[in-house]
Amino acid sequence: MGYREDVKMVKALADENRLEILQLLKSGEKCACVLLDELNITQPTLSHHMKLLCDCGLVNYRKDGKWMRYSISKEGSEELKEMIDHYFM
Amino acid sequence: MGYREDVKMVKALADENRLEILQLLKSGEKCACVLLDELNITQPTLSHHMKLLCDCGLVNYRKDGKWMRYSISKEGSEELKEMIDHYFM
DNA sequence: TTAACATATTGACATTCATCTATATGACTG
DNA sequence: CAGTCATATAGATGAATGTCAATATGTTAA
Repeated sequence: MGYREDVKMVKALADENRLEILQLLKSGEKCACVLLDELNITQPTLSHHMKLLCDCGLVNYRKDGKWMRYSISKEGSEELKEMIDHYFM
Repeated sequence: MGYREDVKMVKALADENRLEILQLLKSGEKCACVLLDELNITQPTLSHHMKLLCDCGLVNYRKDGKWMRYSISKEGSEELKEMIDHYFM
């Protein structure tokens, strides 16, 4: 079977900075600049991480003027939980 | 905080072959040689994957004569689910 | 329209990782 | 004990990945 989509989502979690980003988003939608302030990475690196988190469906993005606002995707996190349940019933 | 342990467990999931191994272990304890038959990888590669899965606590191992028998760890999978719940409450 | 700000993209680089071949270790069997 | 089988380890290699500096794109404000 194809595990590619599952791997894509799990790989998006497999990085310390991305876990910290998710932790920061737990308290609600945040602008990229706020995330950047909290993390010890450069702006391009943050942009790269956000792309991975959004592409797999775990994070939603919303363009608001010149700001990008990110939030945890309800659908994405449900999908992740169902996937985990599938492997560890 | 330290995301290292969380990352270790998630990284163990972040590979197609390891997901397939977990899928195979869903039906119960299996010998390494059985897993090897099902996967298109060499024996050393399987050994490498099993080490990662065991080291993070997701899989239990049991030496039985010259065979190694692997099974999904109840404690490990509970820990994983709690971790996911923590990030996606 | 020009300047300043926020984010994305490009390209380079070092590290990590999955994989293999070759070999070692350990256990059963004749 | 010698041979065979199952698994682990070592070392090498190519691909993927996280990171940064430099630059491009797009948006607001003066």
